[in-house]
Amino acid sequence: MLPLSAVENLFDTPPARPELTEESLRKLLNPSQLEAVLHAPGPQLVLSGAGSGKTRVLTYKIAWLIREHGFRPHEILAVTFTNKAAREMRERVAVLLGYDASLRWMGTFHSICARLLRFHADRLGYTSHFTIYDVDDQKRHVKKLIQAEGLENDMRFSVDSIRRFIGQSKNQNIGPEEAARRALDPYAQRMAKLYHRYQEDLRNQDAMDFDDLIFLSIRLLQTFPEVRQVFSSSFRYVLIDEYQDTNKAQYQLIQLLMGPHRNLVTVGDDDQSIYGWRGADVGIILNFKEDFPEAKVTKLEQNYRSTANILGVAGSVIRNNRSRLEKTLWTDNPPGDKVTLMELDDEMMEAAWVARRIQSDDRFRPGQTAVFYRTNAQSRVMEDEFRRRQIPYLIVGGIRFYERKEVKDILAYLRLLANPRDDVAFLRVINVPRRGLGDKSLEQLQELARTQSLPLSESLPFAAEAGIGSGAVKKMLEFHELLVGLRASSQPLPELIAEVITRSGYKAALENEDTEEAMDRLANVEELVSAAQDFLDRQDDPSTGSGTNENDFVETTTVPEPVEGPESSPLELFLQEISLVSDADSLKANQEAVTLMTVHSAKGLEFPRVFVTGLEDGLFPLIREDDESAEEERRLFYVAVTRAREDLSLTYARRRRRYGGYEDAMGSRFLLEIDKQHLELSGRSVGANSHSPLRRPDQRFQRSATPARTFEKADPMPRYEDMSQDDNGVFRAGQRVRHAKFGNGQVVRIDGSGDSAHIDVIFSDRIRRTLILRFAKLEVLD
DNA sequence: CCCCACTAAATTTTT
DNA sequence: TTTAGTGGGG
Repeated sequence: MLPLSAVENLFDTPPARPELTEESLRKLLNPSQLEAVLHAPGPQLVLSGAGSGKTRVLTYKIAWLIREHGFRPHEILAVTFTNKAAREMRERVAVLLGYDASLRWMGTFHSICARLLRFHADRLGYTSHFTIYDVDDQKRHVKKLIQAEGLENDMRFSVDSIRRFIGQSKNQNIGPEEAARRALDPYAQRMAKLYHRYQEDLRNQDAMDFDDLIFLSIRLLQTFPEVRQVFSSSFRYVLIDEYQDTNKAQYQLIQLLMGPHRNLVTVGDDDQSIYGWRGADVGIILNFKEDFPEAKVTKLEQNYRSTANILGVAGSVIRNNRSRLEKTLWTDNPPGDKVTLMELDDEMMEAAWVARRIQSDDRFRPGQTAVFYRTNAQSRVMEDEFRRRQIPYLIVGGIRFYERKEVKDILAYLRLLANPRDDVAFLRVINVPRRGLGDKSLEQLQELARTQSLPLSESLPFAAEAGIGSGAVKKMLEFHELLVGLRASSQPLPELIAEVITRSGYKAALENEDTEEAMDRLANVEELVSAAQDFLDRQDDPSTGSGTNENDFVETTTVPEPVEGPESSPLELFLQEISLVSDADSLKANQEAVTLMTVHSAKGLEFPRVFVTGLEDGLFPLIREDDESAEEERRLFYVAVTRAREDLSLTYARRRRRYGGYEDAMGSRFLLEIDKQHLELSGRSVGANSHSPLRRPDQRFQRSATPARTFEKADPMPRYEDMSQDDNGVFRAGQRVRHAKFGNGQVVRIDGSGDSAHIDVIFSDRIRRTLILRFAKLEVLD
């Protein structure tokens, strides 16, 4: 990123225009890309196949709009799918322009809406300090609601069904009143009532859930035309990336923000629409031309990413989908190696094969490699194997840092400091660590809060007058003192967090546990302190584009002052940021680690070498009875495959452990659809005889009655000669290892091989233990 | 009020 | 296999 001094160029002659003349664009872009970049003004749809240079087009387009058409950065509204994408695009535009254009309105729908709402929250009955509830907070609150309504025993009103009702309503821009009007039966009426109360409670707590960010933004713009006017007239160009994953509410929001100019650029690929389950509607991209008959449609069909074989696999499968926009992806790239298809006995063999291949194929480094799976649960086996072999890896998704219990606990304290009305946060921490405040006294406190219409944290001082037992009152007052004391602290953010950790007693409680796990959690909690420090550093660093903006002073703007105005404290900004980050956002480019993630989080990424694992019918595609989304699963497969640049392996296991026992499986139906000329059928069986993956696709998972014990007998022959040889991995006598529970130790001997292998270890407590290697999850120390 | 032991359920995918 | 939720004893 450029130093701050580059900004001064704005006043003199603009910096030399790096690669930003029409002539240079001609050299850098293919004809379709060029067309997409140059078209302006007016509505436009860019259908961009996988790996066709979409990001390139978008960044050039934005730079071009600023440089050539004179749009101001703050007049451009650009929606990306992740914060990371926004960050990268911002950086790339800065490089093209030669200075850091402050693209303040570039981000995800959610982050843009959060910012928009902070300006005008008061109109909707919120303060600009409102809290954002994540799914977990939401669940906690719904649970309370169920209790308050006495619906604990009515299965029809489960936490999830209520959440679903509320979420679906919001995604269609249906508020509680309209939901009630639409309700035809008592069940729906009750749901609408719950929705109403939920919404009121959240407002009283000055909190919004994820869906509210979009829903309430729409409300705001619809209810207050003058607000809408301000925004829609100041956003003179609107760009939406990943348009295929837009839902109805987001679509409406776009309409409201767009204004009369109709300068709307949507970029997407219907074949990569994989978020139907969360309300995304492929129909929106398919209908674009009806909404905007005058729209310019450009197809980007040349793939620059993958070898021809990889693309052949992708193409032969996606071809089987019915509802698609006409589009043919092609490439000039060499054919490359054929795609490897590998059948393995079970998920552990699968992991071992992947790991081995990563180690043995030295054309690629671990850091150039990704392993994909359909469900997060599959990561564990892979992780265990990688740990055993000391292959560095990085897991994306699953339990994210900010979702860890201990981290969320401390965050709840912080939220409570920032927003005293955050009851969910209050209930989370009032007795964490244990303060001897149980259900009974808390129930009394909640009753008090209800009758006095006070937030829980503000009713603490009145506990004594509410007939609560004196012991409990004392503890409540102590807790109140704690909050007051922390709020009064004038420490910088990182120190404040450290203070929370100690003064709350959280640290002491963990230290008292004195287990390795507690130490891990303490480390996580303390990591939060450095996260806050990083956050502050980033705020001060102008190159990131957030924070204060360099060239604001050359703009006359109708857009109100940014949220980061005087009234948001660092604490609030910090909380806001982390409530909107996704895991993919924090994915650091680790040079040396294999990346493990779900296919969903792989969207938008690419890797030289890719493994797509767990390709079994029923798992990928994942089947549920009521599921009519087979096409979406196929698109998911397509996304997975098209992440690969040079080397692609597809694996599946004949049996896989699920819950307790094994389940038999067979190759994914998608494998049947692959054009065989692109495949290298690896392994003994594939294509040989009984175990072709290419079998009747109508068989589903069958539950196997086979207990795990007979597993070896069922399959005595190692499939791959080298597999069994080093199946015990790096373990040998004398090796130093670490066990999660027993700590460090030294291997004495190994007994047996494969899944039945036992390992004897003497641990630091001088006790010798025999462990089953397969379950011990030993970590190798060197 | 806290802790332990037992049972039941669980797996999509994420801003 | 793991985890969340419940009930009984301390």
